[in-house]
Amino acid sequence: MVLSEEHRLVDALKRAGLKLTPQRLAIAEALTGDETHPTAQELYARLKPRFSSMSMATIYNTLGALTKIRGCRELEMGGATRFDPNVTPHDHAVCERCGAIRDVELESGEAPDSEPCPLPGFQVERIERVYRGVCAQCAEAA
Amino acid sequence: MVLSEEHRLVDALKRAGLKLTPQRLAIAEALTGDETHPTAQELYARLKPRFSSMSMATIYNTLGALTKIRGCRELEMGGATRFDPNVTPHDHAVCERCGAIRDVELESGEAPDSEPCPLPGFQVERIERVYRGVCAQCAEAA
DNA sequence: TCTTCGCTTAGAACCATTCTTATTTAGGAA
DNA sequence: TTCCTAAATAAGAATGGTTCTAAGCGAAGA
Ligand SMILES: [Mn+2]
Ligand SMILES: [Mn+2]
Ligand SMILES: [Zn+2]
Ligand SMILES: [Zn+2]
Repeated sequence: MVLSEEHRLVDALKRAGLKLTPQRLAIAEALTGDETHPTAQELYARLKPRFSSMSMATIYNTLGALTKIRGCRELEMGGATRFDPNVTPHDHAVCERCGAIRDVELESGEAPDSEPCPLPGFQVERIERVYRGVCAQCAEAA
Repeated sequence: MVLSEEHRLVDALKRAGLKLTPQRLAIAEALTGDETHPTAQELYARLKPRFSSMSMATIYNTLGALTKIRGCRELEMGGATRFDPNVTPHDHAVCERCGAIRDVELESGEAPDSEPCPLPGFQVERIERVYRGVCAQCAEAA
């Protein structure tokens, strides 16, 4: 399970017929298991030491490719796109104080596409929920 | 009710001690009752004919002021900030095809801040729900 | 090994938003 | 009504995130 998780993104790239370049492998590795929902810039900063010539375009291209093949998903939060390696249906809790974004698992038994008809004729494909508030650490600090 | 709605934003500006400039009144008027969740650019384009010298800065300043005094709310969608004159708690349905954003009223009886504890220690202040799917018009066209 | 098309890079371009500064003006005071 | 001044506007520069472009590079199949 841990091993298969480590290779999930690599396998996805391979299955899609995309080349396994060192940059892509490093980006996939950096994103795998990362629960902080990093931005492109953050991943770039993390990888720059190892790939001093890496370009932002490569970061965006790879993340875009991974998104297209469902290896990750994109979140629009705080004026920037954030990348999430967790592609199972789940929600997010955002701290208004420190900006941290944490995963929130669905209530067990809650179908990912339950929720009653929002608008007549609107076909719901999925629901994104964002809990806004104060995280445990920030609440304690105050 | 219609009249009071027409003046809601103007009253809010007045109560906050902000000056009632022609630009602000026009922006408030343009936003009032607008259910399309327009961007700053869209409002600018709509007002440019009447105020040929209006600056984007004025649009952003006014919308920022209105947001601060709870005259409207901001939504982050599709890579741009959208402005919503409806400040009552409600959700949104976004069409993946045409990008239209429609209001979705809360289920009657659904407290705006119900929903069980998402994370231990996280204090939920509000929940934002986005229904993603295909709107009635786009579904029919296909 | 060779070849080729996909990939990476650097930097320009683009777009939304914010900032800066000079000028104008709303609205209270006289 | 006129005057005064803090607040607001306009123009454009600056910023920050993201995408595009063009030239060289290299992964991987033959
Ligand atoms: Mn997540
Ligand atoms: Mn709305
Ligand atoms: Zn926090
Ligand atoms: Zn549609």
